[in-house]
Amino acid sequence: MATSKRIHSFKTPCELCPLRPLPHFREFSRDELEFVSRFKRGELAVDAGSTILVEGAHSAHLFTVLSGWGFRYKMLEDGRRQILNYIMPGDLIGLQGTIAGEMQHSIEALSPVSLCVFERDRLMTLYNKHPSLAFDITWIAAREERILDEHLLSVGRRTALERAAYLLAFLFERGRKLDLFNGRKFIPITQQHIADTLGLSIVHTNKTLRKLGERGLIRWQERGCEVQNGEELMAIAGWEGLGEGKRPFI
Amino acid sequence: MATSKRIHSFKTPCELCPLRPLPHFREFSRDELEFVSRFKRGELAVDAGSTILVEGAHSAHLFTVLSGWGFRYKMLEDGRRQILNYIMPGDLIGLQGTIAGEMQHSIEALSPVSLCVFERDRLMTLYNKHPSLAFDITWIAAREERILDEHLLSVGRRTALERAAYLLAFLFERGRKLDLFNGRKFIPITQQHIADTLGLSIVHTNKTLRKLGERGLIRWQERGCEVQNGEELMAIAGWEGLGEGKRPFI
DNA sequence: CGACCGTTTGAGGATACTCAAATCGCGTGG
DNA sequence: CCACGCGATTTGAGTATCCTCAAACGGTCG
Repeated sequence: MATSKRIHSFKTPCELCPLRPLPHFREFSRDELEFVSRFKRGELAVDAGSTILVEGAHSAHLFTVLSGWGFRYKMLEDGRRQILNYIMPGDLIGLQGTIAGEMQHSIEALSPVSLCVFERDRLMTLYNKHPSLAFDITWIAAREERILDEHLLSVGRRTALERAAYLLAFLFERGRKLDLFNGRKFIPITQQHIADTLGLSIVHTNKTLRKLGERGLIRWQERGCEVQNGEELMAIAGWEGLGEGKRPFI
Repeated sequence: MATSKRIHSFKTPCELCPLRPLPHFREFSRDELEFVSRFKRGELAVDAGSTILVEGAHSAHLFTVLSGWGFRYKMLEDGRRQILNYIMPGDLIGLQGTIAGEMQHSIEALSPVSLCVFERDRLMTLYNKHPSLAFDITWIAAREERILDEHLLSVGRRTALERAAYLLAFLFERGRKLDLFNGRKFIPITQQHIADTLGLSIVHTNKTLRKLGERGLIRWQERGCEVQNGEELMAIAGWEGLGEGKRPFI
């Protein structure tokens, strides 16, 4: 497999973090920023397709996504895979390992991904010294929960067409808020990923995406999807959007 | 509707909390217990079938379930309902309202439910003064996330029979750890609830449960299910269980 | 007794699945 | 340069799962 991991001790200083200036994120006090900067241990860069964390692993680290796309998933013994959610810049990963002892899901990169690395051991000092950051972590966990609620609603109760529309609208909105689209509104994802997210077969997923394409809402390309009408996708799904104000990240 | 809510200012003192002695929960220091006791504002008792929280509501309170069964759900505009998870003693509810401003799901009681009431405003002092409790809240949120991961895997990738087996094993295990079964291992739930949890129609759910009954794994009764072989249910679903050690609650 | 809720059953049909094969683009090795 | 393999997408055919519609049954409650 052509995957590789590279740990840089080189640190993008948190004061120069490319994410913080985005209007999507809340501003941090100098005090908070300074703590996070010391909390950060290094950076990790992985190639597209490589596994960032494996179910069952005991990782000593927490990560915040700096750039790139990826996804969380679980598998059944016979290989059936369910994608749980997608990771994008600002997302905290590895928290599960803190409460369960080991990871309960795996994480894989869809594109080249870079991550900030934190020492799990020092999480308690964050809770002791910086209640506002502690609250942020709870906030982040609760946000993930909320997204999972929506996915569950989708997989459980929406039709195939609605599900596909919902998922693409969801990914599109998240990408848009993070300013991930430079002109081309391209989501780096495979139809197999869509299928494994929506609980559908790849064949049926293909036929469903084709319908969205015929309506001019998306255009499928090799290894990805270009969204052409996010609002109509939301309308089909009956989805209101994430509707957040600013959100924190560590 | 024959629903009612009663707020008692009467407080079961947290020092005499009937849940804390259970081996399922972690022990609390005197200090923590004292704070929680002051944090608690009263108790709320609701009848079976009544709505505890409604999607869109701005509640000023957080709750911990003291006794009884209930469920969280979301609905689509046309009435399709997805049950997201079940609430049982020790569960914290209403946290979503803290981060999103308003509730993103509704909560309904399956049996008579009693709840400890907390003031949301004072949550920040918890974070400021009691880092260990703050961490517990994160822990609780991460646990909920983990359960949702499992449900999503189930609804997305398991067959109808596997889904039903998983759900009943899940509810059975949770109830067992909370010592909720006095001899009769009875889960107070309707086939419609099962259907809305598993993403199936009521008809198909009925036929699926019937198969589990024929195998002697469960016995269905009016408004509930008696589990007769939890281990075999887990085996059918390929589910390992929640496998937690002790868990905290507020 | 009658209304109502939850459960059960049957029939027919829609949705989504599996199997199979063809196409396409891309990178690799000859 | 070309053949080849590989992964992703596409299409068709036949089938299984699951759905809707409809109706009946049983228990509870007023």
